[in-house]
Amino acid sequence: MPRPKTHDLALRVRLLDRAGELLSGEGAAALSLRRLAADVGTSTTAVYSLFGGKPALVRELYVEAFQRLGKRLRAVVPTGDPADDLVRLGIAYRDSALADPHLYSVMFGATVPGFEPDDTATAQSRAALAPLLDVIRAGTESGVFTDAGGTMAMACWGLVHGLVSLELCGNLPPDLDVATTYEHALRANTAGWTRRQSTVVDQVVPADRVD
Amino acid sequence: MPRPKTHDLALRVRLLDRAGELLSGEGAAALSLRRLAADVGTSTTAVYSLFGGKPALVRELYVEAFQRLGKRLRAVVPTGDPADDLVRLGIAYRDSALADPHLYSVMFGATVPGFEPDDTATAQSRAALAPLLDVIRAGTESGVFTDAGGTMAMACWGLVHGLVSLELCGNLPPDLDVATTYEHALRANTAGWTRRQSTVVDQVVPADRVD
DNA sequence: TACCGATCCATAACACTGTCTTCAATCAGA
DNA sequence: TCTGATTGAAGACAGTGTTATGGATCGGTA
Repeated sequence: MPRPKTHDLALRVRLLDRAGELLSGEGAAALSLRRLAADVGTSTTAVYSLFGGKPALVRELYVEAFQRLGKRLRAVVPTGDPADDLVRLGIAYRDSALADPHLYSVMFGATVPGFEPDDTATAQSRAALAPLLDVIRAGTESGVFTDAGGTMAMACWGLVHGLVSLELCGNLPPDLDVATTYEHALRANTAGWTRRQSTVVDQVVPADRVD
Repeated sequence: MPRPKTHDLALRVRLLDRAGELLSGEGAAALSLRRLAADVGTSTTAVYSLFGGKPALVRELYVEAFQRLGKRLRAVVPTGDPADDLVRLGIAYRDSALADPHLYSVMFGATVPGFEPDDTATAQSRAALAPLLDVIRAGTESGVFTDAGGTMAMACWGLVHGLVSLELCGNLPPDLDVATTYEHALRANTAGWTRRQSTVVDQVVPADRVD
Protein backbone atom coordinates (compact mmCIF):
# COMPACT_ATOMS: atom_id res chain seq x y z
CA MET A 1 0.00 0.00 0.00
CA PRO A 2 1.34 3.39 0.96
CA ARG A 3 4.73 4.56 2.02
CA PRO A 4 5.66 3.67 5.60
CA LYS A 5 4.42 5.95 8.35
CA THR A 6 6.91 8.21 10.04
CA HIS A 7 4.33 10.33 11.90
CA ASP A 8 4.11 7.69 14.58
CA LEU A 9 4.05 7.53 18.34
CA ALA A 10 7.82 7.77 18.61
CA LEU A 11 7.82 11.03 16.69
CA ARG A 12 4.99 12.27 18.86
CA VAL A 13 7.08 11.69 21.97
CA ARG A 14 10.09 13.37 20.44
CA LEU A 15 7.99 16.40 19.51
CA LEU A 16 6.61 16.69 23.02
CA ASP A 17 10.06 16.34 24.57
CA ARG A 18 11.60 18.94 22.33
CA ALA A 19 8.63 21.29 22.82
CA GLY A 20 9.11 21.05 26.56
CA GLU A 21 12.82 21.75 26.17
CA LEU A 22 12.20 24.80 24.01
CA LEU A 23 9.61 26.13 26.41
CA SER A 24 11.77 25.57 29.47
CA GLY A 25 15.01 26.69 27.93
CA GLU A 26 14.08 29.71 25.83
CA GLY A 27 10.51 30.53 26.72
CA ALA A 28 7.23 30.60 24.87
CA ALA A 29 8.49 32.72 21.99
CA ALA A 30 10.98 30.00 21.01
CA LEU A 31 8.25 27.43 20.57
CA SER A 32 7.39 27.80 16.89
CA LEU A 33 6.22 24.90 14.78
CA ARG A 34 8.89 25.44 12.15
CA ARG A 35 11.67 25.48 14.74
CA LEU A 36 10.21 22.51 16.54
CA ALA A 37 9.82 20.48 13.37
CA ALA A 38 13.33 21.32 12.17
CA ASP A 39 14.88 20.37 15.50
CA VAL A 40 13.14 17.02 15.49
CA GLY A 41 13.84 16.43 11.81
CA THR A 42 10.36 16.50 10.40
CA SER A 43 7.93 19.04 8.95
CA THR A 44 5.24 21.16 10.56
CA THR A 45 2.67 18.78 9.10
CA ALA A 46 3.62 16.29 11.78
CA VAL A 47 2.22 18.54 14.50
CA TYR A 48 -1.09 18.69 12.68
CA SER A 49 -1.37 14.99 11.94
CA LEU A 50 -0.25 13.95 15.44
CA PHE A 51 -1.89 16.65 17.56
CA GLY A 52 -4.13 18.83 15.47
CA GLY A 53 -2.34 22.14 15.80
CA LYS A 54 -0.25 24.19 18.12
CA PRO A 55 -2.94 24.71 20.81
CA ALA A 56 -3.50 20.95 20.92
CA LEU A 57 0.23 20.37 21.36
CA VAL A 58 0.30 22.89 24.19
CA ARG A 59 -2.62 21.04 25.74
CA GLU A 60 -0.41 17.97 26.02
CA LEU A 61 2.26 20.07 27.71
CA TYR A 62 -0.44 21.38 30.04
CA VAL A 63 -1.35 17.84 31.07
CA GLU A 64 2.33 16.92 31.38
CA ALA A 65 2.97 19.92 33.62
CA PHE A 66 0.16 19.01 36.00
CA GLN A 67 1.33 15.41 36.10
CA ARG A 68 4.79 16.54 37.15
CA LEU A 69 3.22 18.75 39.81
CA GLY A 70 1.09 15.87 41.02
CA LYS A 71 4.14 13.64 41.24
CA ARG A 72 5.94 16.18 43.42
CA LEU A 73 2.94 16.60 45.69
CA ARG A 74 2.45 12.87 46.07
CA ALA A 75 6.08 12.60 47.12
CA VAL A 76 5.19 14.49 50.29
CA VAL A 77 4.37 11.70 52.70
CA PRO A 78 1.93 12.66 55.49
CA THR A 79 3.43 12.77 58.95
CA GLY A 80 0.20 12.78 60.90
CA ASP A 81 0.46 16.50 61.62
CA PRO A 82 -1.93 17.99 59.05
CA ALA A 83 -0.79 21.56 59.64
CA ASP A 84 2.81 20.66 59.01
CA ASP A 85 1.89 18.48 56.06
CA LEU A 86 0.02 21.39 54.54
CA VAL A 87 3.08 23.63 54.75
CA ARG A 88 5.29 20.96 53.27
CA LEU A 89 2.86 20.51 50.39
CA GLY A 90 3.07 24.23 49.75
CA ILE A 91 6.84 24.12 49.64
CA ALA A 92 6.74 21.17 47.25
CA TYR A 93 4.36 23.16 45.06
CA ARG A 94 6.84 26.02 44.83
CA ASP A 95 9.73 23.65 44.19
CA SER A 96 7.82 22.16 41.30
CA ALA A 97 7.12 25.58 39.79
CA LEU A 98 10.70 26.77 40.16
CA ALA A 99 12.03 23.57 38.63
CA ASP A 100 10.34 24.40 35.33
CA PRO A 101 8.99 27.95 35.28
CA HIS A 102 7.88 27.99 31.66
CA LEU A 103 6.01 24.76 32.05
CA TYR A 104 4.32 26.28 35.09
CA SER A 105 3.28 29.27 33.03
CA VAL A 106 1.53 26.91 30.62
CA MET A 107 -0.71 25.78 33.47
CA PHE A 108 -2.08 29.22 34.24
CA GLY A 109 -0.57 32.01 32.19
CA ALA A 110 -1.86 32.39 28.67
CA THR A 111 1.46 31.30 27.27
CA VAL A 112 0.01 30.43 23.92
CA PRO A 113 -2.85 32.54 22.59
CA GLY A 114 -5.82 30.45 21.63
CA PHE A 115 -5.12 27.68 24.09
CA GLU A 116 -7.93 26.92 26.52
CA PRO A 117 -7.84 23.72 28.58
CA ASP A 118 -10.83 21.55 27.86
CA ASP A 119 -12.82 19.69 30.50
CA THR A 120 -10.76 16.52 30.52
CA ALA A 121 -7.54 18.51 30.79
CA THR A 122 -9.02 20.49 33.65
CA ALA A 123 -10.04 17.27 35.37
CA GLN A 124 -6.47 15.97 35.09
CA SER A 125 -5.21 19.19 36.60
CA ARG A 126 -7.63 18.86 39.49
CA ALA A 127 -6.40 15.33 40.09
CA ALA A 128 -2.87 16.62 40.68
CA LEU A 129 -4.13 18.43 43.76
CA ALA A 130 -5.47 15.28 45.38
CA PRO A 131 -2.74 15.26 48.08
CA LEU A 132 -3.87 18.71 49.14
CA LEU A 133 -7.46 17.57 49.47
CA ASP A 134 -6.34 14.49 51.39
CA VAL A 135 -4.42 16.49 53.96
CA ILE A 136 -7.28 18.92 54.42
CA ARG A 137 -9.74 16.08 54.84
CA ALA A 138 -7.50 14.37 57.36
CA GLY A 139 -7.05 17.60 59.29
CA THR A 140 -10.74 18.37 59.26
CA GLU A 141 -11.71 14.89 60.41
CA SER A 142 -9.19 14.98 63.23
CA GLY A 143 -10.53 18.34 64.32
CA VAL A 144 -7.42 20.37 63.56
CA PHE A 145 -8.87 22.37 60.64
CA THR A 146 -12.22 24.07 60.36
CA ASP A 147 -13.01 23.79 56.68
CA ALA A 148 -16.36 24.90 55.35
CA GLY A 149 -17.21 22.91 52.27
CA GLY A 150 -14.11 22.86 50.14
CA THR A 151 -13.31 26.48 50.79
CA MET A 152 -10.02 25.72 52.44
CA ALA A 153 -8.56 23.85 49.50
CA MET A 154 -9.29 26.73 47.17
CA ALA A 155 -7.74 29.18 49.62
CA CYS A 156 -4.57 27.13 49.97
CA TRP A 157 -4.24 26.62 46.25
CA GLY A 158 -4.84 30.31 45.65
CA LEU A 159 -2.17 31.30 48.14
CA VAL A 160 0.57 29.07 46.79
CA HIS A 161 -0.30 29.81 43.20
CA GLY A 162 -0.42 33.53 43.87
CA LEU A 163 2.90 33.64 45.66
CA VAL A 164 4.63 31.50 43.07
CA SER A 165 3.09 33.57 40.33
CA LEU A 166 4.30 36.82 41.86
CA GLU A 167 7.76 35.35 42.24
CA LEU A 168 7.97 34.13 38.66
CA CYS A 169 6.66 37.44 37.30
CA GLY A 170 9.34 39.32 39.20
CA ASN A 171 6.84 41.19 41.34
CA LEU A 172 8.67 40.48 44.57
CA PRO A 173 11.52 42.64 45.86
CA PRO A 174 14.80 41.25 44.54
CA ASP A 175 16.50 41.27 47.94
CA LEU A 176 13.74 39.21 49.54
CA ASP A 177 14.45 35.81 51.07
CA VAL A 178 11.57 34.22 49.24
CA ALA A 179 11.84 30.74 50.69
CA THR A 180 11.61 31.95 54.28
CA THR A 181 8.90 34.49 53.57
CA TYR A 182 6.96 31.92 51.60
CA GLU A 183 7.02 29.47 54.46
CA HIS A 184 5.91 32.19 56.88
CA ALA A 185 2.93 32.93 54.66
CA LEU A 186 2.04 29.25 54.50
CA ARG A 187 2.15 28.89 58.27
CA ALA A 188 0.03 31.99 58.82
CA ASN A 189 -2.59 30.79 56.36
CA THR A 190 -2.60 27.37 57.96
CA ALA A 191 -3.03 28.92 61.37
CA GLY A 192 -6.04 30.82 60.07
CA TRP A 193 -7.74 27.54 59.23
CA THR A 194 -6.74 25.92 62.48
CA ARG A 195 -9.37 25.41 65.14
CA ARG A 196 -8.62 27.41 68.26
CA GLN A 197 -9.20 26.30 71.80
CA SER A 198 -12.93 26.51 72.30
CA THR A 199 -12.71 28.44 75.54
CA VAL A 200 -10.99 31.33 73.84
CA VAL A 201 -13.22 33.91 72.18
CA ASP A 202 -11.14 35.73 69.63
CA GLN A 203 -12.98 38.75 68.36
CA VAL A 204 -11.12 38.88 65.09
CA VAL A 205 -12.31 35.48 63.95
CA PRO A 206 -15.61 35.91 62.12
CA ALA A 207 -18.63 34.40 63.82
CA ASP A 208 -19.36 31.95 61.02
CA ARG A 209 -16.06 30.21 61.59
CA VAL A 210 -16.46 29.71 65.32
CA ASP A 211 -18.46 26.65 66.12
CA MET B 1 9.25 73.61 8.02
CA PRO B 2 7.67 70.18 7.74
CA ARG B 3 4.12 69.00 7.32
CA PRO B 4 1.99 69.39 10.44
CA LYS B 5 2.30 66.72 13.09
CA THR B 6 -0.57 64.32 13.52
CA HIS B 7 1.30 61.87 15.73
CA ASP B 8 0.57 64.02 18.74
CA LEU B 9 -0.64 63.56 22.27
CA ALA B 10 -4.28 63.34 21.24
CA LEU B 11 -3.52 60.44 18.92
CA ARG B 12 -1.52 58.83 21.67
CA VAL B 13 -4.52 58.92 23.96
CA ARG B 14 -6.80 57.56 21.28
CA LEU B 15 -4.39 54.69 20.62
CA LEU B 16 -4.23 53.80 24.29
CA ASP B 17 -8.01 53.95 24.64
CA ARG B 18 -8.60 51.76 21.62
CA ALA B 19 -5.87 49.33 22.68
CA GLY B 20 -7.57 48.95 26.05
CA GLU B 21 -10.91 48.38 24.34
CA LEU B 22 -9.50 45.71 22.04
CA LEU B 23 -7.80 43.96 24.93
CA SER B 24 -10.88 44.05 27.15
CA GLY B 25 -13.37 43.25 24.43
CA GLU B 26 -11.68 40.60 22.34
CA GLY B 27 -8.57 39.58 24.24
CA ALA B 28 -4.87 39.78 23.59
CA ALA B 29 -5.02 38.17 20.15
CA ALA B 30 -7.14 41.05 18.82
CA LEU B 31 -4.52 43.62 19.73
CA SER B 32 -2.47 43.86 16.54
CA LEU B 33 -0.79 47.05 15.45
CA ARG B 34 -2.41 47.02 12.02
CA ARG B 35 -5.89 46.58 13.47
CA LEU B 36 -5.23 49.19 16.12
CA ALA B 37 -3.89 51.72 13.63
CA ALA B 38 -6.76 51.14 11.21
CA ASP B 39 -9.37 51.54 13.95
CA VAL B 40 -7.88 54.82 15.06
CA GLY B 41 -7.35 56.04 11.51
CA THR B 42 -3.59 56.12 11.34
CA SER B 43 -0.72 53.83 10.40
CA THR B 44 1.36 51.43 12.44
CA THR B 45 4.16 53.96 12.34
CA ALA B 46 2.27 56.01 14.90
CA VAL B 47 2.80 53.30 17.52
CA TYR B 48 6.54 53.41 16.88
CA SER B 49 6.89 57.19 16.89
CA LEU B 50 4.64 57.64 19.95
CA PHE B 51 5.58 54.60 22.01
CA GLY B 52 8.47 52.76 20.44
CA GLY B 53 6.81 49.47 19.62
CA LYS B 54 4.16 47.09 20.79
CA PRO B 55 5.83 46.09 24.07
CA ALA B 56 6.17 49.77 24.97
CA LEU B 57 2.50 50.32 24.24
CA VAL B 58 1.60 47.39 26.44
CA ARG B 59 3.79 48.90 29.13
CA GLU B 60 1.50 51.92 29.15
CA LEU B 61 -1.50 49.64 29.53
CA TYR B 62 0.34 47.92 32.38
CA VAL B 63 0.75 51.22 34.19
CA GLU B 64 -2.84 52.16 33.43
CA ALA B 65 -4.09 48.86 34.84
CA PHE B 66 -2.23 49.31 38.10
CA GLN B 67 -3.46 52.89 38.38
CA ARG B 68 -7.05 51.68 38.08
CA LEU B 69 -6.35 49.04 40.72
CA GLY B 70 -4.80 51.64 42.99
CA LYS B 71 -7.83 53.87 42.57
CA ARG B 72 -10.15 51.05 43.63
CA LEU B 73 -8.03 50.21 46.64
CA ARG B 74 -7.80 53.83 47.75
CA ALA B 75 -11.60 54.01 47.62
CA VAL B 76 -11.71 51.61 50.55
CA VAL B 77 -11.77 53.96 53.52
CA PRO B 78 -10.32 52.50 56.74
CA THR B 79 -12.84 51.88 59.48
CA GLY B 80 -10.40 51.47 62.33
CA ASP B 81 -10.80 47.69 62.35
CA PRO B 82 -7.66 46.55 60.48
CA ALA B 83 -8.83 42.97 60.08
CA ASP B 84 -12.08 44.06 58.48
CA ASP B 85 -10.31 46.65 56.37
CA LEU B 86 -7.97 43.97 55.08
CA VAL B 87 -10.86 41.82 53.95
CA ARG B 88 -12.57 44.75 52.25
CA LEU B 89 -9.36 45.59 50.45
CA GLY B 90 -9.23 42.03 49.18
CA ILE B 91 -12.77 42.25 47.89
CA ALA B 92 -12.00 45.54 46.15
CA TYR B 93 -8.99 43.87 44.55
CA ARG B 94 -11.18 41.15 43.08
CA ASP B 95 -13.78 43.66 41.93
CA SER B 96 -11.08 45.54 40.08
CA ALA B 97 -9.84 42.40 38.34
CA LEU B 98 -13.31 41.25 37.34
CA ALA B 99 -14.16 44.70 35.98
CA ASP B 100 -11.47 44.34 33.32
CA PRO B 101 -10.09 40.82 33.15
CA HIS B 102 -7.85 41.33 30.13
CA LEU B 103 -6.31 44.41 31.62
CA TYR B 104 -5.66 42.38 34.74
CA SER B 105 -3.91 39.72 32.69
CA VAL B 106 -1.55 42.40 31.40
CA MET B 107 -0.38 43.00 34.95
CA PHE B 108 0.77 39.45 35.57
CA GLY B 109 0.11 37.07 32.73
CA ALA B 110 2.47 37.23 29.81
CA THR B 111 -0.27 38.60 27.60
CA VAL B 112 2.18 39.99 25.10
CA PRO B 113 5.36 38.03 24.45
CA GLY B 114 8.43 40.17 24.87
CA PHE B 115 6.88 42.52 27.36
CA GLU B 116 8.75 42.83 30.65
CA PRO B 117 7.87 45.66 33.04
CA ASP B 118 10.88 47.87 33.69
CA ASP B 119 11.85 49.22 37.08
CA THR B 120 9.80 52.40 36.98
CA ALA B 121 6.73 50.48 35.85
CA THR B 122 7.26 48.02 38.69
CA ALA B 123 7.58 50.90 41.11
CA GLN B 124 4.25 52.30 39.92
CA SER B 125 2.67 48.90 40.40
CA ARG B 126 4.04 48.73 43.92
CA ALA B 127 2.55 52.15 44.64
CA ALA B 128 -0.93 50.85 43.83
CA LEU B 129 -0.68 48.52 46.82
CA ALA B 130 -0.02 51.34 49.27
CA PRO B 131 -3.47 51.00 50.92
CA LEU B 132 -2.64 47.38 51.72
CA LEU B 133 0.65 48.38 53.36
CA ASP B 134 -1.13 51.14 55.28
CA VAL B 135 -3.71 48.79 56.76
CA ILE B 136 -1.08 46.25 57.71
CA ARG B 137 1.05 48.92 59.34
CA ALA B 138 -1.93 50.25 61.25
CA GLY B 139 -2.89 46.76 62.39
CA THR B 140 0.65 45.93 63.42
CA GLU B 141 1.11 49.14 65.37
CA SER B 142 -2.18 48.67 67.17
CA GLY B 143 -1.16 45.13 68.06
CA VAL B 144 -3.81 43.34 66.04
CA PHE B 145 -1.46 41.82 63.48
CA THR B 146 1.85 40.08 63.99
CA ASP B 147 3.76 40.94 60.86
CA ALA B 148 7.39 39.96 60.53
CA GLY B 149 9.18 42.38 58.24
CA GLY B 150 6.90 42.87 55.28
CA THR B 151 6.02 39.21 55.02
CA MET B 152 2.34 39.78 55.65
CA ALA B 153 1.83 42.15 52.73
CA MET B 154 3.35 39.66 50.33
CA ALA B 155 1.18 36.89 51.72
CA CYS B 156 -2.00 38.92 51.37
CA TRP B 157 -1.14 40.04 47.87
CA GLY B 158 -0.28 36.49 46.93
CA LEU B 159 -3.56 35.17 48.23
CA VAL B 160 -5.81 37.66 46.45
CA HIS B 161 -3.79 37.48 43.26
CA GLY B 162 -3.80 33.72 43.33
CA LEU B 163 -7.52 33.39 43.91
CA VAL B 164 -8.39 35.97 41.28
CA SER B 165 -5.98 34.33 38.88
CA LEU B 166 -7.53 30.90 39.41
CA GLU B 167 -10.98 32.38 38.88
CA LEU B 168 -10.05 34.16 35.66
CA CYS B 169 -8.29 31.07 34.29
CA GLY B 170 -11.40 28.99 34.90
CA ASN B 171 -9.66 26.74 37.40
CA LEU B 172 -12.45 26.96 39.96
CA PRO B 173 -15.51 24.70 39.89
CA PRO B 174 -18.23 26.36 37.82
CA ASP B 175 -20.91 25.85 40.46
CA LEU B 176 -18.87 27.54 43.16
CA ASP B 177 -20.12 30.67 44.91
CA VAL B 178 -16.84 32.45 44.39
CA ALA B 179 -17.68 35.67 46.21
CA THR B 180 -18.57 33.89 49.44
CA THR B 181 -15.71 31.43 49.23
CA TYR B 182 -13.32 34.25 48.43
CA GLU B 183 -14.35 36.20 51.50
CA HIS B 184 -14.01 33.09 53.67
CA ALA B 185 -10.45 32.65 52.44
CA LEU B 186 -9.65 36.28 53.14
CA ARG B 187 -10.97 36.04 56.70
CA ALA B 188 -9.06 32.84 57.39
CA ASN B 189 -5.82 34.32 56.13
CA THR B 190 -6.42 37.46 58.16
CA ALA B 191 -7.06 35.36 61.24
CA GLY B 192 -3.75 33.63 60.69
CA TRP B 193 -1.93 36.94 60.97
CA THR B 194 -3.95 38.05 63.97
CA ARG B 195 -2.28 38.09 67.36
CA ARG B 196 -3.85 35.58 69.71
CA GLN B 197 -4.30 36.05 73.39
CA SER B 198 -0.87 35.67 74.93
CA THR B 199 -2.00 33.18 77.56
CA VAL B 200 -3.01 30.67 74.95
CA VAL B 201 -0.35 28.39 73.57
CA ASP B 202 -1.52 27.06 70.24
CA GLN B 203 0.68 24.24 69.10
CA VAL B 204 -0.11 24.75 65.46
CA VAL B 205 1.32 28.24 65.41
CA PRO B 206 5.03 28.00 64.73
CA ALA B 207 7.25 29.13 67.55
CA ASP B 208 8.81 31.98 65.59
CA ARG B 209 5.48 33.68 65.26
CA VAL B 210 4.60 33.60 68.93
CA ASP B 211 6.22 36.43 70.77
C1' DT C 1 8.40 -8.03 -13.92
C1' DA C 2 5.80 -4.02 -14.78
C1' DC C 3 2.19 -1.48 -13.54
C1' DC C 4 -1.25 0.72 -10.75
C1' DG C 5 -3.42 3.06 -7.18
C1' DA C 6 -3.71 4.14 -2.52
C1' DT C 7 -1.44 6.44 1.06
C1' DC C 8 1.78 9.60 3.41
C1' DC C 9 4.12 13.84 4.15
C1' DA C 10 7.49 17.61 2.72
C1' DT C 11 6.97 21.59 0.10
C1' DA C 12 4.93 25.67 -0.86
C1' DA C 13 1.15 28.98 -0.66
C1' DC C 14 -1.81 31.91 2.22
C1' DA C 15 -3.01 35.29 5.47
C1' DC C 16 -1.45 37.18 9.14
C1' DT C 17 1.96 39.32 12.67
C1' DG C 18 5.71 43.06 14.50
C1' DT C 19 9.32 45.85 12.74
C1' DC C 20 12.07 48.73 9.68
C1' DT C 21 13.08 51.44 5.46
C1' DT C 22 11.74 54.20 1.76
C1' DC C 23 10.05 58.16 -0.25
C1' DA C 24 6.19 61.20 -1.65
C1' DA C 25 3.66 64.87 0.54
C1' DT C 26 3.88 69.00 3.06
C1' DC C 27 4.82 73.67 4.57
C1' DA C 28 8.09 77.60 6.71
C1' DG C 29 11.58 80.48 5.35
C1' DA C 30 14.55 82.55 1.72
C1' DT D 1 8.60 80.78 -6.39
C1' DC D 2 11.81 77.90 -5.01
C1' DT D 3 14.27 75.18 -1.55
C1' DG D 4 14.92 71.84 1.91
C1' DA D 5 13.95 69.82 6.14
C1' DT D 6 10.50 66.88 8.31
C1' DT D 7 6.63 63.95 8.71
C1' DG D 8 4.11 59.65 8.28
C1' DA D 9 1.78 56.30 5.00
C1' DA D 10 3.03 52.63 2.19
C1' DG D 11 5.71 48.83 1.28
C1' DA D 12 9.41 45.42 2.25
C1' DC D 13 11.07 41.90 5.31
C1' DA D 14 11.27 37.99 8.23
C1' DG D 15 8.67 35.55 10.96
C1' DT D 16 4.22 33.07 12.58
C1' DG D 17 0.12 29.24 12.37
C1' DT D 18 -2.49 26.89 9.10
C1' DT D 19 -3.86 24.56 4.85
C1' DA D 20 -3.75 22.77 -0.01
C1' DT D 21 -1.01 20.34 -3.29
C1' DG D 22 1.48 16.98 -5.53
C1' DG D 23 5.66 14.14 -5.66
C1' DA D 24 7.51 10.03 -3.37
C1' DT D 25 6.76 5.45 -1.87
C1' DC D 26 5.20 1.04 -1.30
C1' DG D 27 1.79 -3.47 -1.60
C1' DG D 28 -1.17 -5.85 -4.48
C1' DT D 29 -2.35 -7.11 -9.12
C1' DA D 30 -1.83 -8.24 -14.03
